[in-house]
Amino acid sequence: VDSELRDRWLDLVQRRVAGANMRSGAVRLAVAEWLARDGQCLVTVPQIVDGLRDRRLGSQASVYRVVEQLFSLGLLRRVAGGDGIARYEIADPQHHHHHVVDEATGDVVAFTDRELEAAIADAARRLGFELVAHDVILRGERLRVPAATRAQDQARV
Amino acid sequence: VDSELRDRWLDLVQRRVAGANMRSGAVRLAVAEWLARDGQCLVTVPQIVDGLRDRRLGSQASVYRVVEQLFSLGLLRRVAGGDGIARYEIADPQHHHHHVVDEATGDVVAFTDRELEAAIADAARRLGFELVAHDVILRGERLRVPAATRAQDQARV
DNA sequence: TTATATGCAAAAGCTTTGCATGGGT
DNA sequence: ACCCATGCAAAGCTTTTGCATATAA
Repeated sequence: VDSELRDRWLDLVQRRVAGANMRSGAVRLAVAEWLARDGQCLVTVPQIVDGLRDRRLGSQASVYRVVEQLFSLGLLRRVAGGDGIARYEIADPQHHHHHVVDEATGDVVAFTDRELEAAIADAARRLGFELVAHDVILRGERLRVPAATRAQDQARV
Repeated sequence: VDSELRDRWLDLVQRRVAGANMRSGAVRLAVAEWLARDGQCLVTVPQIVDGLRDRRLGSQASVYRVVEQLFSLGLLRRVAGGDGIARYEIADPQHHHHHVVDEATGDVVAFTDRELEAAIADAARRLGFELVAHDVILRGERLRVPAATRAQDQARV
């Protein structure tokens, strides 16, 4: 858990919620806190509901509503896993990251890569699009001896 | 509709199905033919079911089963649309393509880009993964005057 | 004949919605 | 007071599964 990111994101949530004439609410706060801690990479709404079950708050309906609100405010990224279930993660304005899925184990590794970002920006420019978001998912199998790892940031999730 | 791709893919389906000790079936044939024509870019299973409704064949269950079979045989790509609904398109062994979604209109444009492919291959190598698949979705808004379009292949879908 | 393919119907899981209640400002 | 936030329950939609029947080989 990246505690710096967590705190930065919670601050952002507070500011954006305040700036959208929404009132503070117990469920939204609980969902935001849970996501700041456990939603740094690809969680489903049912997982959030489970995570809040012990607190005796956060009905299914409210959690879906809160997640939709946070997404609309640009505070969450929604990346579909390919299995027909929507997955969310907190959106960090300072860092993009993408995902590589180990087909053998199902493990998800998050990574950032400057060259990939540049290639995406170039492609969008060539296509005549102003880019507002982009998702990349790689699928493969982990090699025994990785080539020299130059990706800037790499973390098992 | 790319009729060359359509025929090439239908041939491939026939060969792979034959090579997997599966028997020929009316629904699988109808689904494959529909996909070869209308599934060159991102369709959902309910759309396939609708498309076959007039033929009086292709129950929901059978279509889901056939699509899963084709996917398992590597004949379909499954790309999540971000909304929690699985989308499929025929997998062409000769060409990858990716998608850019116009956030303003919802239009999907398919494109291929050699530099992007190279950047993805590089990133996978650095991460120590042998790549078996990759999905890229860009989201943005179309500019009035596109910069010189250098993407190799570009088609509205 | 035998395993696969299909249809029907029900069930399971994710997501949304209507309505009444609770709570922030 | 007003109106947003929440819970509950029901409904909607996508997807899976059980079981009986039909069909290819």
